[in-house]
Amino acid sequence: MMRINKLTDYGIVVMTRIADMDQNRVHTAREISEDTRIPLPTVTRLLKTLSGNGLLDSQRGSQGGYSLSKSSDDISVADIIETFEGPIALTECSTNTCECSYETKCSVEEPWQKINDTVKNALEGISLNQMAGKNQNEGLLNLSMNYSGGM
Amino acid sequence: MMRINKLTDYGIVVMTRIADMDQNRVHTAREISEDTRIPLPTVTRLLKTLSGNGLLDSQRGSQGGYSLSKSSDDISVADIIETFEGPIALTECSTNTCECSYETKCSVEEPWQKINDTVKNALEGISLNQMAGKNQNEGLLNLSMNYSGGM
DNA sequence: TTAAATAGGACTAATTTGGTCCAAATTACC
DNA sequence: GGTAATTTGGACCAAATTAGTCCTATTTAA
Repeated sequence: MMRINKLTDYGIVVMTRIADMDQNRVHTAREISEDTRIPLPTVTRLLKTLSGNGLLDSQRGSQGGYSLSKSSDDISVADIIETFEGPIALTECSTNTCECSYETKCSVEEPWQKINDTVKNALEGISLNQMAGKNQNEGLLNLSMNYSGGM
Repeated sequence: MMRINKLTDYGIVVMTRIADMDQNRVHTAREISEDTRIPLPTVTRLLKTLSGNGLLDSQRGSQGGYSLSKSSDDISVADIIETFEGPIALTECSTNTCECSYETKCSVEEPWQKINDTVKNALEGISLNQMAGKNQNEGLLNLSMNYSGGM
């Protein structure tokens, strides 16, 4: 259904939650898990990925935890998605490793490039700050539903 | 990797190919399979889905086949994607069946709606005609590559 | 020294996707 | 009327991806 992965979605929830919290201290995986109601092992993994890719700063040891590496204005939804899913590319064709056909340039490549840029720009235009907004919420996205697509 | 499904991609290839062909006759699954080099059983399935959703007209029996149900100017990439993947919705949250949290409206819902509309508009803005273009090509997208994302 | 954290990676289960195949229905043509 | 060429509908299995958990090592404050 051209949907982002569940873990990516969780990642956005987690980042949004952190952006909503006190910026003057770090937050532990346990705290975030309890806030978002996402299971601790999963949150742990999300936070590791996010900090590994530089979106979060981490502090080890007792009293350690995670915090935003920069202002929530400077973190985009695209940043988070790319952290979990790699470069935004709707088709293989949109990447530089495209191996279309036998020709040097297939005809669908150009429009796909355009489509892809549009989508990418849209996602880069939304900051974490916008996601967080003013209203505090539970932050849990229930993704367990099963939607059946058109096939 | 937030990528559309392979079959969807194939579907776009198939539609593009049909748009490139003679509009005054129908085209069989076999013919399209040979043109695109996508295996016949798969092409068969793609065509069934496309005609079932009204993007193609079908004619049964001997001398039967498929043809565009309307002008390639009036068919968008979004139409094709939705045929295979259902409504364009990057997250569960973007659908009407969203079951976020316990509240009537969670804070991330609105920005997601915006993101989603942007993506949808981008895809609706590209017609099949634009995809087809003038240049005839083999039409085969090689999607077999294995790209590993950020996790 | 100990308790509280993160870091890294391995592993398994669940889900989705891709691909194939078969039997039925329809239609043109001889 | 029969036959061959098609689409239609659905079932089925294999492969790939994703989600989720767990274990051990490392770091750090008190």
